[in-house]
Amino acid sequence: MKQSRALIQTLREVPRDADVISQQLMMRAGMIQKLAAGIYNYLPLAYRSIKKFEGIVREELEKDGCQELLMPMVQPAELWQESKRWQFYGKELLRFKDRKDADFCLGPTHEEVITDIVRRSIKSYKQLPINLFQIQGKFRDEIRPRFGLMRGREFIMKDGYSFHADDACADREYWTMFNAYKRIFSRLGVKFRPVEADSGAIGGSFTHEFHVLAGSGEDAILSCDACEYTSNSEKTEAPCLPYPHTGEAELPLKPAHFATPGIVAMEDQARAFKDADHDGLPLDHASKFYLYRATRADETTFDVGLVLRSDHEPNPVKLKNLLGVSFLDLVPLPEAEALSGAKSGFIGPVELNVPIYVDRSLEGAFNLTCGANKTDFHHFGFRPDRDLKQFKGFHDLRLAVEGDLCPRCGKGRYQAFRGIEVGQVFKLGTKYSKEMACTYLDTEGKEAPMVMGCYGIGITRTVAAVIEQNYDADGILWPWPVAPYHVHLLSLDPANPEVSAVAERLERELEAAGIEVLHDDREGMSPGVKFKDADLLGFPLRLTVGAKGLKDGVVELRDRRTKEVVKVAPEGAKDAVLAARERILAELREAGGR
RNA sequence: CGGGGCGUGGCUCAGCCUGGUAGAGCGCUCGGUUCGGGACCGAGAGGUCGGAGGUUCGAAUCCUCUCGCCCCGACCA
Repeated sequence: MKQSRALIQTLREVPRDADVISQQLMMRAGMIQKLAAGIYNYLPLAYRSIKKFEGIVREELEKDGCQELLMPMVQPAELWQESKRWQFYGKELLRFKDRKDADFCLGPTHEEVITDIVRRSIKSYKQLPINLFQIQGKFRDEIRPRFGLMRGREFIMKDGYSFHADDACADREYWTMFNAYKRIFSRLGVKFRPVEADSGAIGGSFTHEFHVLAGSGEDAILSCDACEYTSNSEKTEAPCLPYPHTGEAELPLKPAHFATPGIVAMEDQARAFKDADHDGLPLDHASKFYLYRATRADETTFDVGLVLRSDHEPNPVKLKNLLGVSFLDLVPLPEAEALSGAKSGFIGPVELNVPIYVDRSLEGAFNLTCGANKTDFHHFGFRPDRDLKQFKGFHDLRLAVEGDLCPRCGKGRYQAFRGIEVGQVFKLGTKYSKEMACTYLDTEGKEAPMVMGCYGIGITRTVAAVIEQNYDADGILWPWPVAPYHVHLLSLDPANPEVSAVAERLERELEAAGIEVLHDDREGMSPGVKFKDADLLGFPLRLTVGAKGLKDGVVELRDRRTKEVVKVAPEGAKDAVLAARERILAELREAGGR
């Protein structure tokens, strides 16, 4: 491809509203343009990478017998009403009416449509299992689209769905897909981790997320340094260690024992308690208390309390799952203060008549402090399982952090990573098949709902994530398998007949050898501009043809990532490129994704 | 949703406070000199200053409304 004919408009400056590195580089490299908030044009260069990644996804899924189809982006409301998601899927579902005033939506996902397809086509256990997928545009009207392609409103996604006669079969398919995903991301050439994740409100089944590791990732991942346990910090099990009492005697509750005027922050509390008439109360004798409002599926609400060690952070996702509710939010401060009768900072669990859950790291703890529900006072001698009106037990309710002892193996410690969620495998169970009567006849002629799984990969997000993980000060560092082109061939002076003749010949030779070449044949451009553009676009190899080199009988092959340069005779350039490709791909296989 | 910020040639921005009829750099076009890390000289094209209304002799600038875009959002129960 001649660059003089290509739609590649590079920008020297960073566009004003690009805030993450992948978005900045993709916009500067002329790969994407923003059309509206969270909506982008994928220009030829970006689309080449997208198609390459789609190709990898297709190949690997087809190896496991998945079949590709394509469902409409516009979906009728009836299906969504049937699954009840018309009411429960929030404003992210973009709804609209057609000319006949019938309700439709833009598909943010396709469970309803695929279930409808399968229930109309499949009647017998003999036709199961089946695994169908599509690669398609999705629309989710995000509250706040951001980070370029990472959280857009319109994006390309691979979504796959499997249907099974029984649980065991669905479980096998889950692990088949799990392994397919590992192959896919390994081939992509990025560092990634499959992590255990929270399954959310969709159902009690299990799920893994696939994360591309990148410092800019939105998700915190904790991984044990001794065993395989890796999980999203939303769900990571926190270790339960004995409470660090040092042989002190257990006291009865001493209400409003400490006068703590104006002291709210935990650090200040510790200091205040220490200065009070008590010898050296450690910080972790302080407890903290959170008041949450839980919303059930039927939209009724109730309040619950959570008690934690002062140096721990709450994990609302764990509490939400324990309660089995749809939403969990903090009670607005004015309401919490009204309920307590004390100002923020002095609200405590003891007097409140709401169900109170206590983090298990406080099991066996006593002589704690807590807010007295009386402004400027704290209780002392608090013991959760003794002093609460509605004690609901000790549970794992805190956020695990880096350095925590791994509860799975008891040996390793958690290491923290940032990750970008690019894929998820999910065992759905029978939620949709039951709601939508997607049933089959089993071997005994009895009707039963199919067991389902669903498997997604954010195609466009993955391409952005690749860049988040692979760039330097000068531009992108494309992994070979998804680079828009493999070789950037630079004619430093195409007006020079010798230079252009050699460059033209190399372009043809390389393309004939299956190498994808972008030939910068633009005239009147100084070499500096071409080098800068090549670095920015970041194809794995750069092949420079200039009058100066030709005088010495050489062209120059440079590895974008290592910056290593080899000079070869023009006749040897093709073989040098092929050798470099082998080396790069071998390194990729060795890295194996981890 | 709440809070904050920004909309001025294709891109990045200045001008706005203190109204006087729009600028710079990059990019683009033409001519010339250059030609191994974003070259130089000269000549050009290109903007009803997001939109509507108002104040004024006069509005990019002041006021009101509106649309769009960007950022932040509960160490406290």
